[in-house]
Amino acid sequence: MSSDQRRPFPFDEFEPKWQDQWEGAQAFRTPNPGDADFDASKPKYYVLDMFPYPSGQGLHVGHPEGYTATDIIGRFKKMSGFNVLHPMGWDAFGLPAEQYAIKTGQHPRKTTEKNIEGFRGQLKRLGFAYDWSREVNTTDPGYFKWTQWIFLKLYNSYVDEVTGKARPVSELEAKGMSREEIDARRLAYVSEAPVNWCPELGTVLANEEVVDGKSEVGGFPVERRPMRQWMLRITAYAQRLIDELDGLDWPESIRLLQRNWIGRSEGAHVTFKIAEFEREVMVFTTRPDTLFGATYMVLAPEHSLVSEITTAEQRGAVEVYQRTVMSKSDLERTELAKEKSGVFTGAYAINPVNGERIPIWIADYVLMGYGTGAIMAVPGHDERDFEFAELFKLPIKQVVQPPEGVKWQGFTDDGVAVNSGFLDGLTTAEAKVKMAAWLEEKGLGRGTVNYKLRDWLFSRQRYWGEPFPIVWEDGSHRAVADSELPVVPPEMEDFKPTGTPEPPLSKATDWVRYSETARRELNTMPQWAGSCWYYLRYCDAANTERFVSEEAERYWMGGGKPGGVDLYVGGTEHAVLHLLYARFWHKVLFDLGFVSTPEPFQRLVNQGLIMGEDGQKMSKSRGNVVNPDDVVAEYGADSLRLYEMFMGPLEQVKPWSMKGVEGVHRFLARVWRVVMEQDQAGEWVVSSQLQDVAPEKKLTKVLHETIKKCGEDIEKLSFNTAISQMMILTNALTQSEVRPASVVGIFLRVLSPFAPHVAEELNALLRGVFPEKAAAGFVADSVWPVFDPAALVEDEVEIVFQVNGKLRDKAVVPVGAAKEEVEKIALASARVQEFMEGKPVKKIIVVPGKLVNVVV
RNA sequence: GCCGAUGUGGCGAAAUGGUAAACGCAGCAGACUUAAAAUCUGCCGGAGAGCAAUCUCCUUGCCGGUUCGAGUCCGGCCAUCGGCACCA
Repeated sequence: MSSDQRRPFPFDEFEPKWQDQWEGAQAFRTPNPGDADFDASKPKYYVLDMFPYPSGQGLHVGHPEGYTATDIIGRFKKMSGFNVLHPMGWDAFGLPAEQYAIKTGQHPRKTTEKNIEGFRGQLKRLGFAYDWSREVNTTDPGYFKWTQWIFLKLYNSYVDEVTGKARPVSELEAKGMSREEIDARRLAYVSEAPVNWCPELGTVLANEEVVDGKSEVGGFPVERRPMRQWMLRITAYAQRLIDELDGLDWPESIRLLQRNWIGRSEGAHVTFKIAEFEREVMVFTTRPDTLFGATYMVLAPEHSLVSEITTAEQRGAVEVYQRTVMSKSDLERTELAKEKSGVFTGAYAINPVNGERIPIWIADYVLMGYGTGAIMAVPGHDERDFEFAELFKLPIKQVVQPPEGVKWQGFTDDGVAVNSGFLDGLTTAEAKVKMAAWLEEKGLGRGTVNYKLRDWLFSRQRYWGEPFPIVWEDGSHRAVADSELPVVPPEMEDFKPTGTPEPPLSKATDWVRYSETARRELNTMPQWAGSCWYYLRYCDAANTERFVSEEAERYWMGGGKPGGVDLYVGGTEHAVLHLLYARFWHKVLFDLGFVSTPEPFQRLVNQGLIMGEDGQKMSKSRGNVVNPDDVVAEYGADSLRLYEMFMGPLEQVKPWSMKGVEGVHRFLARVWRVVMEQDQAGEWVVSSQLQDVAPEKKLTKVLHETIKKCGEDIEKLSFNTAISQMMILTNALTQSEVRPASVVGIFLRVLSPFAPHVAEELNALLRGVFPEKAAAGFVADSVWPVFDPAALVEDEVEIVFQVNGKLRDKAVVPVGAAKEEVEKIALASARVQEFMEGKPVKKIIVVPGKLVNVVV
């Protein structure tokens, strides 16, 4: 069946053949600085794919979309004289791997190895020009040794307030700071705060992993509960993570996503005294100008002051409310809670601007994790406060005058201050400044900046992850020595979650016992840890002495731009997860002098999702999933690659079409038949139409247009239009009686980044008959052709004649004809005369080589 | 609610402010064939006029503006998709 005569060209024979030859010749091995065959005179180009999580399902058609795009770029850059780094690896730790292992009753190492083998085989079958000698696997002890090492860099660093840069904590020790003070400043620290606990998954999750109150993986409910967890102080980098986006070539949408996630807002801290108590409470507000309108205060139910200030009469109600809130999941507390709720504490605060006593309430619409967990409520000019005040009949006061005809109740935009003492008459912007100054002067508050971004919850109660290189003794933690890395997880028969917050590693009692008095940390790192730095490891994947050698890092990640990787292609789903985490780690390593750029990824491109043939998202339940293996078996790897690039713009969401695959497959068959024909016996032989002749001018022009357009379009990642142009050239060749071998030879080089197998095969066959006209070795090693601008110039051009902007006539004139000359021809045109209707000419616009527009 | 992206033939799409629909899919017709498939060639947005070649008008989600000229630039609206969402 596979050698069926009907197959329009024998891709199933030559595709695996060339894959073997590339591998045998190590055609895509990239030498590193210091290697004997390294050519330092060439510029570098680092093109990176988001490495896959090797699931049991195998590749889906979304993977080859981005991978083909980077492969085309990488092959093109190689042919254009660059040292190209284009590696691949496996993001293999994490929840899904462990769940799959539990489900199939195998050890995750076994299933992971099997899945990786499957993925690697599938990728090789697509002919990607990866340097497989640099393959990385996040679950390999040789790899995660360095993940743990970087964690210890975080653990042993703090952010200097003056410079905003990470420094070793040894500097704090030198200053004589206490152990507690130092622990409170580490970039990796232990916290007891309430965290996202997912009972179903048996682990805690980061904020970024919780969507609508449910776990991103599996969609299980998530609750808040206080637990002792490792946190990474990403908030210390909030401002730099916003500011340093500016130097990057990233899609504006992704930069906005990150900015919004970090959520900077400017405002002020204001201190309120609590009546009858020697206590104060600080609130954060973005509207200090409305302080005169604060008629009550709300604390988060978890706020530490609540129990202290609640009066005896209110205590019962307050405690009931606190318990209800505690038991609610995030989903219930946000998504489902349309109605405001809350309880009066019985206590009062003093508004510092006017001395008014305002009641203190607790309500779950105030979140403990943002600002200070306490707000001044200005119901006149805040929607939420307004709704709450209406419900509980609290006073609502106007302090901002809206524009004419707009109701002031609930008006939240900028206006003019009223009923606000010394602020009256000022615009909102002016009033904010004046109030902040007033507060500062009186020692009651000051202007401040707040971020929505929270610190990164970094520990998981799972088996299949990097163990922390930390031990505990006498209630305090310390790092293990670098020489003890990697800390390898223990061999365990039973690695299932315990169903409680107790991590599964607790069951490995021998492993846990570090010494007579010390115990190992039982948590593991989240999946994101390994992907935070894998792009660095590729630069020097086999190094056992260092996470990456200085020389290799400088060469591949350097280059004078803020970001080191020249092009990074992947899905948009990592916008606030991996892409934020990796930037954070990279900045820490940069501050500490371990990497040479402040940002990891210079140019980022998100490929669009591929939908099913029905226009719906591909899913097993819908039955619209396309398996790339089936496509490769029926049409070949080149057809799959080419189709995915021809579907439409890379970044766009687009539906699959099997008919479309057949279309590009037919195109490749046409290319094949440009070079080959069948003899009497039905064997493929080089076509007799191929001849060693000089091409006609017209064909030469199409060829050079193709070289030019394909080169430019590859740089722009506009692969669909590049392929269109190759189709135009192929159609021209098909229609020529005589096909110049030189044209075909050059065309195969242009085609090769897109459809490398058929290009290699045809080049080898061409070489057999016209050795001078074909690339000598692999086409993949040949040089990208240079187009001749002279070949693009025509003797004559068609000029369009318009009357009042409407097309009326055309004429062919010599290139470079004088303006006056062309004008004369246009006016002489009978059709132009007809549409001028004898009216006088007001103006004539001549665009050289394009058109004449007569305005009457 | 806020933010972002996208709206062009039957479909995927293409068009530095200058001939809208390149290229492909589907469809139609012809050639080859006993026949079919494959292949090759031609046609292929809508309305109208003409026997015909051909010609006229309309057409890039909707309304308006700038311009000699707008799918493209500006303003307003509508729809679809994606993200965020009690963040004070």
